[in-house]
Amino acid sequence: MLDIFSEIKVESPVDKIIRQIRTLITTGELKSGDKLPPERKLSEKFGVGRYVVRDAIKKLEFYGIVKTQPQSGTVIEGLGMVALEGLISDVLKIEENDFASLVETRILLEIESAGKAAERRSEEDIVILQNALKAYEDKIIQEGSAVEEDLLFHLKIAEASRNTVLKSLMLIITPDIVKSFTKLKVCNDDSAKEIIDQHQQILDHIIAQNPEGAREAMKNHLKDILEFSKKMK
Amino acid sequence: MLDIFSEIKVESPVDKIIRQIRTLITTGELKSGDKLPPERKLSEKFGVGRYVVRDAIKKLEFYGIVKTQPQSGTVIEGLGMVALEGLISDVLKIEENDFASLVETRILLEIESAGKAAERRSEEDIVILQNALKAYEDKIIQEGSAVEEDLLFHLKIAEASRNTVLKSLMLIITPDIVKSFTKLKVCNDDSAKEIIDQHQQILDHIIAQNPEGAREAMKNHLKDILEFSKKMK
DNA sequence: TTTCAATAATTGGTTAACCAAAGTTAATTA
DNA sequence: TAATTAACTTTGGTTAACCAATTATTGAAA
Repeated sequence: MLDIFSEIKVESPVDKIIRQIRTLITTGELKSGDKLPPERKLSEKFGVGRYVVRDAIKKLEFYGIVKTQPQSGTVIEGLGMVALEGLISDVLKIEENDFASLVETRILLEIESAGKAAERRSEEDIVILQNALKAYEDKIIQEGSAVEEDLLFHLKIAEASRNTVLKSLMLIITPDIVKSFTKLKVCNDDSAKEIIDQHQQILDHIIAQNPEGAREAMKNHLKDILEFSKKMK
Repeated sequence: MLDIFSEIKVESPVDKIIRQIRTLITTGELKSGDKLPPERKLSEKFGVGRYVVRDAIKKLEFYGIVKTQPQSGTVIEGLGMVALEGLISDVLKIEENDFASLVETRILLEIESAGKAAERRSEEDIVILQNALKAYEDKIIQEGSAVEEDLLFHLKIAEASRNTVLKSLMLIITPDIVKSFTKLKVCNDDSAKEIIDQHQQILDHIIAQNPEGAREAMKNHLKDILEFSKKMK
């Protein structure tokens, strides 16, 4: 009986503002390099408090669409109007990422990280990675599980890859990975010993500066997770 | 003479708050699942306006560290304390990505996108991609250059890959790519015809559902950019 | 006529007060 | 005694007013 009711659309005021600004840009009234009208004018025009406008602008700035300079104004510096059309609407719901995509992408980034780390690692990186691995072992012995330490080891590999963007992207998806893991209990504890071995192998290849070996070891390490994610379907 | 002066660190109040909250978490006073003190108490404790605290919390929410529920409170739901230690400080300066890393990572994502798109594209995707390619050609004929339309074609490929995370990451780095391109004038116009041909080849492989072909075509397409980025050094 | 300085207006940043919803407590009733 | 409800407190959300820095304007002096 309740089926006759459809979910009401509760579009937040902030999203409304973003949508309106997007419209202004797509219609050509605002183009890259232009200064955005002052916040007061916008709030007046939109019939909403200045705070909400500020919020929307902050969100746009977060994604690099606009840049606001204190006591000066807000300028559009992101994509041109064409790309913006479909972009922001997607950016608004960037969080609804499915688990399969997450794992698939993570594997892609991880393998690349391992390969590049093997090519570019410094002596200092080796020490850092060894410490990270040891921290993981200790935590496992103490508490039996160590999701954060596990991820931390992987992040350190990304760091050793000397690719700042790669590392940034890893950082971005890491929270989602942790969330999925703890929610789905992917890591069953009895495989902890095996994971440590795999980590050690990856590290060995990185130390030996063997990119292909590191990539294969990482691929093997993440294979189980990939299998698991496919079964989730 | 001026060298004796070092740049003053103008740490914004927001960053200060984030740093303090991080400290609270790392020292164990706040752990995952805990409710954050109310904004009023925090602002009082930090000796700063509630607005600034709100701002910091919003930023943390963006990165998925905390989750705020209206009229209820803000809870910590992100990573555990260990990973957080080094995370936020890095996340704060996520934008200082160098061009070489950007290109390297872009190529990685693009090749994967092309391959997956060839595997998973629907009939509808084909139409969308053909339209995107045509829009690019038209813009080239009209104005001689079309950075946005170029990127838009690539984004549509990412969309056809049916990997939401992959697409999200592409969206995240796209603004930086555009910025770098327009700043460095990577695309010299005389190669427009060649680019169209390469795009067409990628599309052909996607239509033919030939992943390896698509990957190779994409790799070839981006090779020039990679060369350029290496010369930048 | 041009240049420069002082002042007025405009800008984003910040604060304090107010609002509605959620949670809590206590009193009243079955 | 237990359950329910009503009032009260606390919560984040929003608005309006205020602040300091910047920019535009205007007028005077060279």
